[in-house]
Amino acid sequence: MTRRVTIHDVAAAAGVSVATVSKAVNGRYGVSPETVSRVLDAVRALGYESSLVASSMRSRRTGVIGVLVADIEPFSAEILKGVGGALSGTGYDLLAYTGARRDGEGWERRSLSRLSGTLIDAAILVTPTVVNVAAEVPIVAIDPHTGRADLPTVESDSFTGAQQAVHHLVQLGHRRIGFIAGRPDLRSAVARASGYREALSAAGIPFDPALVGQGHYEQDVAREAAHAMLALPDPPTAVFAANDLSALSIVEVAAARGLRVPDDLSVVGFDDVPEAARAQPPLTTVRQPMKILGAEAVRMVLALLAGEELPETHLQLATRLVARGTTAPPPRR
Amino acid sequence: MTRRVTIHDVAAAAGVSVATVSKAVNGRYGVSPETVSRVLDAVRALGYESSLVASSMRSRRTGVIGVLVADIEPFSAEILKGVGGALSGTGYDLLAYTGARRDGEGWERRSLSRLSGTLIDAAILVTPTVVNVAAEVPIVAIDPHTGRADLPTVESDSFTGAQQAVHHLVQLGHRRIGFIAGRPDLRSAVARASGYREALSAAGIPFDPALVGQGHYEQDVAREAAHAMLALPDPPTAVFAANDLSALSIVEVAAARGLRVPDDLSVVGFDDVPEAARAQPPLTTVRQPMKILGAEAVRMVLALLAGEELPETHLQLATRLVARGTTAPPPRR
DNA sequence: GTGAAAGCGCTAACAT
DNA sequence: ATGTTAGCGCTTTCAC
Repeated sequence: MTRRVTIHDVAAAAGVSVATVSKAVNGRYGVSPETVSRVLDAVRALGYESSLVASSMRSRRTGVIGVLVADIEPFSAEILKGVGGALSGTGYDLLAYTGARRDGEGWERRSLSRLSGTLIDAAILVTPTVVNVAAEVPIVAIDPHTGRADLPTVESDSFTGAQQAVHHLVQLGHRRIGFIAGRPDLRSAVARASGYREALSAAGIPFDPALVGQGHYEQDVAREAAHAMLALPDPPTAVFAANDLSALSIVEVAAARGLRVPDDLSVVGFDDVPEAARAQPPLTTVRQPMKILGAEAVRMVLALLAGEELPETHLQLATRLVARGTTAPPPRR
Repeated sequence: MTRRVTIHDVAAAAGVSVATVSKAVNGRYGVSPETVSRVLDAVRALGYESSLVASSMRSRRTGVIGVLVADIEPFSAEILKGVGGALSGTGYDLLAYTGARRDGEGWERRSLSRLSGTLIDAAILVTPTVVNVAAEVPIVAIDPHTGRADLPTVESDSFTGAQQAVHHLVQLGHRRIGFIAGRPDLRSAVARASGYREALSAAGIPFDPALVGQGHYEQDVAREAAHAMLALPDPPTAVFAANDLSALSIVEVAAARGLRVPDDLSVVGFDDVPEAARAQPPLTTVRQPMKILGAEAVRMVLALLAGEELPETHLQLATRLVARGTTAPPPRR
C-alpha cells in the first residue's frame, strides 16, 4: 500500500517537467535523445506506469476493449475466452465488467456510460437487456435483444438449433416434449421457442401450452418451472431447455422426484458449456460456438475501430446437436 | 456514437451548478429536496451516468474490485466465476483485466499500476509472476508466486494433490510414472513437483529425471514435452500433468503417436476445469476448488477493505482425486 | 528541446 | 442551500 508513483515523481527524478516526461514516455517528437533516456531511466527506477484512468481522461484512445456481461456464468465465461483469444496479439487489453446491481433492465447502459468514451475504446455487450444503446464508441452485441438492432450483432442460429434438439427427441420416439424457455427479451430465446414449435408441428405433434415453462436462462427459475412441469398429471417424457443451465436444473429436479434420466425422462440443453459434458449423466445438448461468437465480435469491433465498413452487421453461426447421456427413447407405458 | 452526457449537461438542464448535481446524485447533505428531484429528473431525462474514470480520479472509492489475470483460460475463468459469485450482492462491481502484452514477467505490475488507486478499490492477482507488488490498494494473490509473500494468498494444497495423483497411479500398478511440470515460478508448480517425488519415493519407486518434462501450465509447451517423453526408449506407462491443459495435451499427443488412453498410457491432470470432464475420454484429475479460491480471495479483500485484520493470511484448500476415464492399470509386457 | 498552462469530468473543501 | 474553486494525473497546445 505505497503511494502510487505519478508522472510528477518521474519528472522530479529526471529533472524535467511533467510535459517532457509525457512526451518521452509516449514517444512524441521534440525531445532530445538524452532526455528521453534520462526519463526512461527514472521510469524504470521508480517503476512508473501511467494511470489508465488519468490518461484516458485526456486522450481519446486507451487501447482497451470492454466486454460487458451481466454475470460471470458458464456462457459468458466461454464468450470471454473467445474474446480474450481473439484479442491476444492485437495490442488491445481486455476489460470485462460486471455491474453489481443486476436489477435487470439496463445494466449495460449504466456500465457502458460509466466506461465508454473514457476507459474503453469499444464495447462488446453480452446478452444485453436493451435493443440500442448510445455511446461514443463502437459496440457489438452478442446474443442480442429482440427487435431490430442498430447495433452489429453476433449470435447462433437458435431457430435451427432448437429444431435439431426437438428433432432428436422425436427421432427417439418422444411425443410429449416439454420446453423450458429462456429470457424472453433475447432474440435467441424467442427463436428457440419458435424452433421448438416448428419442429413439433413438422412432426405432427400438437402444441400443448402446459408443456412450456419459463426458465429465463436461469438455474433457479428453471428449477421452479421443471418442478411444475413434472408434477403435471400427464408429464412430458422429454424436455428441451433453452440453455444448459436450465437443462441441468431439470435433471436435478427429475432426480429429486425419483425420475431416472434418461430412462424416465430425456433432457436436451442448449449451449454446450463445458459444464454440460461434466454433468452426470453428461448432457445431450445443442452446441453453439461460444468462443467463435466472442472472436467474431472482436473482429467486428476491431474493424469498426479501424473505421472500416462492416460487410455483415448481423452474423449468425450454425449450431449442432451433441448427443450425450441424457436422451433415450421414452419409457413404454 | 453520440457524445457522452456529462455532469455539465445535467447541471445546465436542471439550472444548477455541477457541484449541486454531484451532491444530489451522490446523496450528499445540503441540497433541498426540490433541487434533488429536479436534478434527478434531468439525470433520467438525459440518461446521465457518472463516468467511472472521472469520479475515480477525484474520490478514492470506486466500488470496483479488480481481478488481474494473465489470460482468460479455463483455470482463470473458473476463478472469475467464483469471484463474481462472491461479489454479487456486496455492492461491488467486478472488473477483470488482461493486459495485451503477455511478455511474461511483471504483467500484473503494469496492470496494477494502471488500475490501482484510481480505478479499483482492491485487486485479486491470479497466478502472478512476481512475489510482491506495491500498490495503494489491498491485494490478494491466488495461486501465488514462489517465495514468502507479504501479500495474503489463497491456493490449493498442491503437494497433497500431487501425492493423490501419483498414489492413484501406483495403486493401479504403474511404476514408470512421468511428470509434466508447471510454471516453475509458481508455488503450486513447485509443490506439485515435490508431491510427485515424495509419492514416488513413498512407493519405493526411484526418481528418473528423464521422466520429468516442462509444461509451464501451457498447452503448447506441454505438447512438446509429452512428445519427447513418449519418444523415450523406455517411456512411462502413466503421466501426471501439473494442470489439466497439459494433461489434455498428453492425451492428444498419445493419440497422435498411436497410443490408446488409458489402455496404453494413463494420464492424470490437475485442476478439474470443466473442460476436463468433457474430454474424450474424460480426464482423471485432481480437483482443486477454483470457485472457492475465488470466493475466499473476495472474502479476504473485502475484510481488508473494511479495515479488518485477516485471521489467516495464507489460505490453503484441500484437493481431491476425481477418477475418470484416462487412468487404468498399465499394459502388460 | 523544453516547460507553463489549460482542461478532460468529476468531487470536496470553502465561500456565499 | 447553492455556487465557486481547486485539483485528481495526465496529454496537449503553445510559448519560450
